[in-house]
Amino acid sequence: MNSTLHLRIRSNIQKQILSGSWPPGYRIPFEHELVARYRCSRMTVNKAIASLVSAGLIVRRRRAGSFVAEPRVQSAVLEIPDIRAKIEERGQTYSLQLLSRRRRKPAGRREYERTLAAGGDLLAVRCLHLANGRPYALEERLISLVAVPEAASIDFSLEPPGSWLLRHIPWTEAEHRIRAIDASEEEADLLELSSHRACLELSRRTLRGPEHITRVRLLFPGSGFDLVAHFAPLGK
Amino acid sequence: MNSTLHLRIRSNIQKQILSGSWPPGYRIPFEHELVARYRCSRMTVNKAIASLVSAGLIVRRRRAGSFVAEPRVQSAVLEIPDIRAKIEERGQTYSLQLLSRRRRKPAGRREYERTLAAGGDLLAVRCLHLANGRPYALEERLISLVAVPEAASIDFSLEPPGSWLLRHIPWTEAEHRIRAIDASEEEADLLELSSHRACLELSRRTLRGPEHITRVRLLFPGSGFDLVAHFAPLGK
DNA sequence: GATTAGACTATGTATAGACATTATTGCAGC
DNA sequence: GCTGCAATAATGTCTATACATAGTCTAATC
Repeated sequence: MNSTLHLRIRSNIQKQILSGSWPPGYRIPFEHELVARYRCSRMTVNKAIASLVSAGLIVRRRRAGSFVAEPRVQSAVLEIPDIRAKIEERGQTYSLQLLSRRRRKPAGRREYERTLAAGGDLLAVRCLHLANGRPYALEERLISLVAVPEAASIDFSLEPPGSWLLRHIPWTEAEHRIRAIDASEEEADLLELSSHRACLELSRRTLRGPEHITRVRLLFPGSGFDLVAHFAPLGK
Repeated sequence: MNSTLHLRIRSNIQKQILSGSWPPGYRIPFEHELVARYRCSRMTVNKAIASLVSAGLIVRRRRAGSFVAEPRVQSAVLEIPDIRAKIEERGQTYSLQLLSRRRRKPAGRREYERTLAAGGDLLAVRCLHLANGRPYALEERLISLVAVPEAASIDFSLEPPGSWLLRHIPWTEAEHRIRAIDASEEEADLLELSSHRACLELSRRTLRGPEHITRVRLLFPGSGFDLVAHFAPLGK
């Protein structure tokens, strides 16, 4: 059993829920009942329940009590790997090939480019991530020079723009989209794909508060790449 | 500004971190300093910091102090949609076509089938999810009849096995793998794909404690399907 | 100089009480 | 029966205090 009292209380409650003894909608014992049961103070019980609330297992309603939450929409924590780290952890050597890098105005037709640019210029970077000299992923990135003026003076031929941004620019929000697509002729060529053209496309836009920072599209050959997502109701 | 004191303290600290004023590794003020600053009790400050710890923004070391966490590996919360709900929310009609359903022993060569079966039989279900009568996803599922004996008597031609399991079996852990693959001849045929064969493959295995419950492989035509993942350091 | 023992101190856990907030419940009056 | 008000009860927030625990730092020792 766990070491501290509030963790013990939490895990006892959690067991009831996960075993199905306390189904969704079930009213768990009131704080004062748990206080009596465990002979502890209300704050301790409160702490235990609060952590189950933040884990999404319990919802609380004043005056009414605390209830087992309805099963949530399936969700999972997706690890989006740092490409360089992932390659090196497999014992391969990472290298980067800068394909193009130019400063330009947003394309008028593209709504999202204008939003990202916020009245200023964009930095468009295209590069290829290589593992042991073989193509691993194709990156197309747009950076707002309004949000990140420093980027204008960085030459991204050594450090990939993603890593540089992560190290220098704090961000508050990111949205990812994951699709499967067939690589275009040119993309297949760059990624050295022959017959199998299925690729995993990961697009991400990153915000700092209301401000758009960057937008990236990463193309991974389907055969060589997995995303792993993991879900457990509570940490540990 | 927020209503309650500990939320106000939390959001002030969070601002310092997200704006970059307090970079990773920075030692934030000690609890007793914050107590003096906000003229409140230590428990209140503690609650504020504890919530930043559970959000991963701060790490604490006894005797040394509390520090801004190193930027984590990029991670995001991935919503794994209930297929039926997703289709219906787009205003399309959902239907299900049961392709096969049989009870069998695990295939000896497949390690994971033996693990899943746990000495008993498996229920193998194959079905097609349709939106407005057109193929939307192909599902191949194995259910452990040791873990879920009730499943043996369910005919999955009305309710898809995923929804049924979600409603009846509590689970504790799930692991997902996402890849892009080319559909096989037969799969392309079932999904009515012509030229573009790129598909998103989602595999999931679900556990209840140490017990394996089910394993599923979902194949989505690449063009018609997106997974969206979202990340923000703190809820709201 | 390197190692170890002990003092120090910030965090970790827990208590017992207080008052605030709010949704429910039940009662009184229409 | 319906409406509205007041009593009630459960959670939400906060305080002041206490002791435990475990890294860190210093200083004494080898």
